[in-house]
Amino acid sequence: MATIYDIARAMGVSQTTVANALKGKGNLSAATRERILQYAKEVGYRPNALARSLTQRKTFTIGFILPTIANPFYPEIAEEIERIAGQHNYQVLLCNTHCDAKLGRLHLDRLESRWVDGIIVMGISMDVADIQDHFTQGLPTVLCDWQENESPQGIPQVSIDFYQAGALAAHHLLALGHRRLAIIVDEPLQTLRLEGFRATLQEAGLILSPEMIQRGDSTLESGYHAARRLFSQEVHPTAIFATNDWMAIGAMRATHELGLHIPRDLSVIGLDDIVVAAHYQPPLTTIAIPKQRLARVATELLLQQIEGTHEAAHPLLVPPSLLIRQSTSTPLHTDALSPEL
Amino acid sequence: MATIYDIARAMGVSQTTVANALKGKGNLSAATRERILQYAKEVGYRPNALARSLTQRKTFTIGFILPTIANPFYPEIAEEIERIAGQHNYQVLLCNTHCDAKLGRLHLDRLESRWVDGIIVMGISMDVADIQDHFTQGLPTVLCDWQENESPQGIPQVSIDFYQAGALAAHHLLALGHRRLAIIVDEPLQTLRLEGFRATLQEAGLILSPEMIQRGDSTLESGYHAARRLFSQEVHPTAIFATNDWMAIGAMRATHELGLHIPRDLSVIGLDDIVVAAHYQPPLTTIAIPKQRLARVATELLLQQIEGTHEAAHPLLVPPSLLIRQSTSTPLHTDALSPEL
DNA sequence: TTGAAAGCGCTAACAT
DNA sequence: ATGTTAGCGCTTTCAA
Repeated sequence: MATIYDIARAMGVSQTTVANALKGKGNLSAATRERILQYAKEVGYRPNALARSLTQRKTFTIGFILPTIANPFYPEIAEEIERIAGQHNYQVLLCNTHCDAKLGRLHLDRLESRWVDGIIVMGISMDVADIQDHFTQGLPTVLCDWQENESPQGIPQVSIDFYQAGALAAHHLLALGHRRLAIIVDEPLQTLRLEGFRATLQEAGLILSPEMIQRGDSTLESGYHAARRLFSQEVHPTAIFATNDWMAIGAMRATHELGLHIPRDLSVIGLDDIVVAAHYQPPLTTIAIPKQRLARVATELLLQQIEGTHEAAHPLLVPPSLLIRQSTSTPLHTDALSPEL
Repeated sequence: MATIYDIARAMGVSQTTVANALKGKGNLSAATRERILQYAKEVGYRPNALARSLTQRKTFTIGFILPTIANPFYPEIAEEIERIAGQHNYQVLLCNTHCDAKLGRLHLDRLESRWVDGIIVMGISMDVADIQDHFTQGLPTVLCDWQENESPQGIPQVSIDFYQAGALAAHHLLALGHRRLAIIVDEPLQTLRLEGFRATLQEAGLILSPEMIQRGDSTLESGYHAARRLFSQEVHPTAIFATNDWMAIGAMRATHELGLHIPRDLSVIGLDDIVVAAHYQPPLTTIAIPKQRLARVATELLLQQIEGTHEAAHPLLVPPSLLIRQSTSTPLHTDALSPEL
């Protein structure tokens, strides 16, 4: 692989001249510039990013730390981060921590050793204290979709507005005419969704009674069982908000098994908009998380930090949006009692 | 950030001594070693990977080039590649080409500039000629899951044995007692799957007649329409092999709409084992692609090349496996005519 | 308009 | 057991 020095020697000029010719700067005759450029192309000269980084103290690399890319929530985000970074000539190192603090530290160490220009940390993929350490020592950092109720001071951050997500779900169901609403929620991780939902009902004069709140653990199965519990009670809901799509699908399955029809007998709304949601029967109405948007904001925030054009650091919130499909509709008998099982 | 030189000066010794102390090699008194290690820890010394790479001509970085990580086929693979690479102290640069040859070239250029130790290229994410160029000039390369019928000479390669996948599907359905089999296939991309299927039927004395072969384009919708076409004919199949899960799900949907029950009236088998497959109703029997395995073999093959312990280069094939769920069973009336619609 | 020289942080061959 | 030196490929003063 030819170096600047090689070219200089072959052309009988100095390194400086070659460097200037290559980057189109500096003062030199058009003739020598042409000659050099020509030769450089011939030998397939390719600048050495390592050497450049060493002097420039800049690598055009960012680290993307996340629990695991195998979790379907992340790939779209990863794609968008890589895309935007690429537009600015940055490349992205993929770091799965599997939520192991030690592995997280190892990755962070490696990234520091490589002089990455910054990092984006998603989910609760690693120990905040470690991130804090590095951030304090000057590593540009963005926390993305960090744990709902935990917000480390000082580190720029962008998340989904989950409170509004809950509110949107409630608004949609209320607008359809539902009055007996239930929620399946993964507490205490997803409290904000519950709060947004509850508050919106309250504004409409409705109380979310404790038996209408069922816990799940974000899995399909937990949604299934939560729905069965709801239907085993005296009073049945006419609509269920599951705080993620997997649980919503589980709830739909339970509903089918009981011989009820969705959305005629029960409306179900989820949250996330995973791929399956659109292809399930019936296609699931859901509160969609704008993953691309989240990724874009996070990446831009990081690049701003890196390039020093960073402004305010108060946590940014990206709004979710309602995606109406076919699992919700007006209730059949708004005031009727629950159908017998 | 402290450097070796800084430490040497502070300790009143030479760089060499510090370097030796840090890497636990060379001859030096236990005393000075301790002293140096102690101090290094105090100031939080972290070796500079760039400088090291520059002298060693080794970056412990590999590039992972793929169409897009947003395609659900890749995340699990990416995770496994990163995991194995990590075990060997390598990090992974994520490069989505979106199947744009120009973008692919740009990525490859950047990777070369960074002196990555090698690359893994998946799918048909970029122009083979470009890969060939770099490979020929010494860049360790592995082609993974490359186009079925295209096999660039010389470049180490690992793929799925799709012929066997088709054979497995046929074996399973034959073993259940099916005799009227149909296939929905994305031709000519997936010819191997068709061939494996057809050949196995032939061994059993069955001919796959042209009307039992329906084209799809890998989407759910195309599977749906292909199934409708099959059912609009005189003779109905008792089992369908769709060469990917999305088409299988589309076929199942069409079957439901016609009032037929799966697997009682029709068996359906897919290929891939995407996440949805397990959660559909009924859970889809499928030929599972061992993504982890594929990723592991590819990564190990690359590391062997990099470390020079590379052996034979004939294309490796990873065998798929049959995953029996609930969309296949013995046919109701093996010899009966098709049920009326 | 062009060149010489120092330095980024590290490794390694060769002294002492 | 420790030190000197040169060099990886590039950028960046400062001179000519």
